[in-house]
Amino acid sequence: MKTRDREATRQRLLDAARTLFAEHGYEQVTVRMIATAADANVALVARYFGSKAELFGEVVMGEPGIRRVFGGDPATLSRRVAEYAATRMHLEPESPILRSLERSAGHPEVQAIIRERLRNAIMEPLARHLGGAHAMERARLVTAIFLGIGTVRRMVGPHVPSTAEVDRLTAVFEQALTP
Amino acid sequence: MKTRDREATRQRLLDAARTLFAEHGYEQVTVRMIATAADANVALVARYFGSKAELFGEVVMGEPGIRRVFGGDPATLSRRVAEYAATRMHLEPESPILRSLERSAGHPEVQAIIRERLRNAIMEPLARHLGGAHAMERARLVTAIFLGIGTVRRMVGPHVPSTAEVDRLTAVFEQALTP
DNA sequence: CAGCTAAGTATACGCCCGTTTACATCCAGA
DNA sequence: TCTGGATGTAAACGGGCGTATACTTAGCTG
Repeated sequence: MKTRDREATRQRLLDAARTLFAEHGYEQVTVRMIATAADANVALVARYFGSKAELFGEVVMGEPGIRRVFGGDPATLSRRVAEYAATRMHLEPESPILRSLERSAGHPEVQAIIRERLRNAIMEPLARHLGGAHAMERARLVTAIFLGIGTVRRMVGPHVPSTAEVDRLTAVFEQALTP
Repeated sequence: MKTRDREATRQRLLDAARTLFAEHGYEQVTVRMIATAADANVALVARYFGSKAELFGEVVMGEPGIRRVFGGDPATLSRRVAEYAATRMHLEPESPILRSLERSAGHPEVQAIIRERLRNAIMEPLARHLGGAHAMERARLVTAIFLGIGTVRRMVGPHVPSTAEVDRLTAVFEQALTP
């Protein structure tokens, strides 16, 4: 028998929600799916998180930022960003936060959460790391290209980029990052 | 009294659907909203189009391509594309097809329609117009940047680009368009 | 070991969705 | 003018959703 442990159950729900939201987006995931995946009862979602939207908020807020990719030596940033973006052409993004965000936009009840998180956890840190003139505008543009690549992959299917394409992408990001 | 005219009613439904889908995306629009906006009865959506998904398909298929922007002299294409993209930073895209597509992705029942339309009405014509090596890859990248900019505008709000930003965007598209 | 509290469960509620059905109304052709 | 098929309407159906409620049960505490 499963032992009763509020914290553990809460965590299972959170983990299941993170996975599912990332994979299918906010609206496609039902609280019943989450509960089943977490091997918990549906009512516990409401009990522990208040509502589905709040659970989503907690998932998204709990994700680490994207420092791992965007951090590091600014000199080679374009190339690293380009390579990371290139993998986005044929693979789901590693970062659950990006997945969740790009798949859940447009839903009124979580739009505010998404907006806040995209600004505070991605664009703002990136802008700070970039520095220089128009840092925020550049960060915004880089973010846009990232999300767009993900959208296109999702829409028309994966695409394995050639070396030449990664080069082109690098050049694109260099231009996007130019102050 | 409203005269009975199957074609006219069908057209009103189609127009209402086009507007609403473009504005709110597939899932946010209900058939009741469409019927009300068209001043018609809900049941007629099913009667005239079969289903909501098929109505969406007809809307998207009926949209003109994006030749108006992407057509014209290839020499100045980057600049024109950049300027068009720049307006996307603070304005809804003029093209209803792009609006509908970028707002309705991820819904299983219309994914196939979207995929087909994005390929055949946007990326393919653009690739043909671009010509040169890796035309499809370049078209894909340009499309991605377009969609990404729209996504970011929708997520974090509109942003009026400066002249310098349009220049940067131009440079970005030049790189994206480079064979 | 009894009992109470916290954890978990089963179920139902109310809502909105897309779709279907049964019916009302209009109007062209006889 | 009568009538039957086309057009439009109202209402309901069935299902899924998020959420709320009443209940059961496990496990600690005295």
